[in-house]
Amino acid sequence: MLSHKTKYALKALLFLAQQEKGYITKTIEIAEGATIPKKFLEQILLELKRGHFVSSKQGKFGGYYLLKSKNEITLAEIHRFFDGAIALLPCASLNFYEPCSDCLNESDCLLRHGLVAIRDETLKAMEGITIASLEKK
Amino acid sequence: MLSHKTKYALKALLFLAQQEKGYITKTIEIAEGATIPKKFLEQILLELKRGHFVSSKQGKFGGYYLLKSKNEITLAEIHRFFDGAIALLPCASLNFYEPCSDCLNESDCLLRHGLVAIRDETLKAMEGITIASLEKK
DNA sequence: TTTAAACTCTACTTATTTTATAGAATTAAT
DNA sequence: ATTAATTCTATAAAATAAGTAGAGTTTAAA
Repeated sequence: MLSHKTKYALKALLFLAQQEKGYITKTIEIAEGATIPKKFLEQILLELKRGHFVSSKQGKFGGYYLLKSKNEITLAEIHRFFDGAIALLPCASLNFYEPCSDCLNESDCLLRHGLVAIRDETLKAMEGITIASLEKK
Repeated sequence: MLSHKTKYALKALLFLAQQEKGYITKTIEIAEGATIPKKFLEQILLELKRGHFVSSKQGKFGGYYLLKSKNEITLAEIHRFFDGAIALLPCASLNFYEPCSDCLNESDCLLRHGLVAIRDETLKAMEGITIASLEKK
């Protein structure tokens, strides 16, 4: 499951994607337009900025705008950025690999192989979903 | 990600599946054989029993054994039993559907459609993984 | 140069969930 | 009776998630 944070991030990115090109959107507009708690959204937008998904203009009349193209922001990417691994266990993860402490010998683990297969399927599907593809209903 | 509980449940089911047909396995054997904290495993086995995945024999020389065929226990089923929805949000779930409180009008939600597509893919993959298929490496 | 309106940052709080652990009760075989 | 196992209820400790508070900084414009 996605955390609320990830859901809010996706909604915020979608909201930004729907604004006129060049328009700078205030946090409060996103919060109200997408029904996201404003103070929580502030944190999320800062993280999205640090992740180079969006950029901002500070000061009066400041706000946020998409930095990456909406065709290039995938669900897989946002999931990993906020919620981490897409795989069902860390030992089956590409980007967040960690051995299980209860696994005596990973090559003997019967679970891992199946989970790697699931990860491959899920990842392929999640890489196919972009902010732009979501926007097109 | 799977919770430890779900991971342990899968390991326990795999362990039971690997025993001789008719053999009754003690909790301590599973705990030691699959590296699972024994008291935690006790709870998990009770839940698996209530879910009719395993059955037990009480008293001296008691223990657990598979009730359902290992070909019929899927990853999807165990995931749902312990961790709940397979979908990334409750609004995209078949078995654990709930509307989002921050969603004013679900039919207008741009996120949901994409997440339903992901769920379909993931579910199909997870229904293809059984205890028996895991056992065959 | 002051003021207003926005982003930025750090810390904190609160609630929930997860991951166990403890110990008494029950059951069944010897 | 005794032993060895499951069963049940309660509790605890730790981690994570979700959200809030408030001060600081930046920018535009009056």
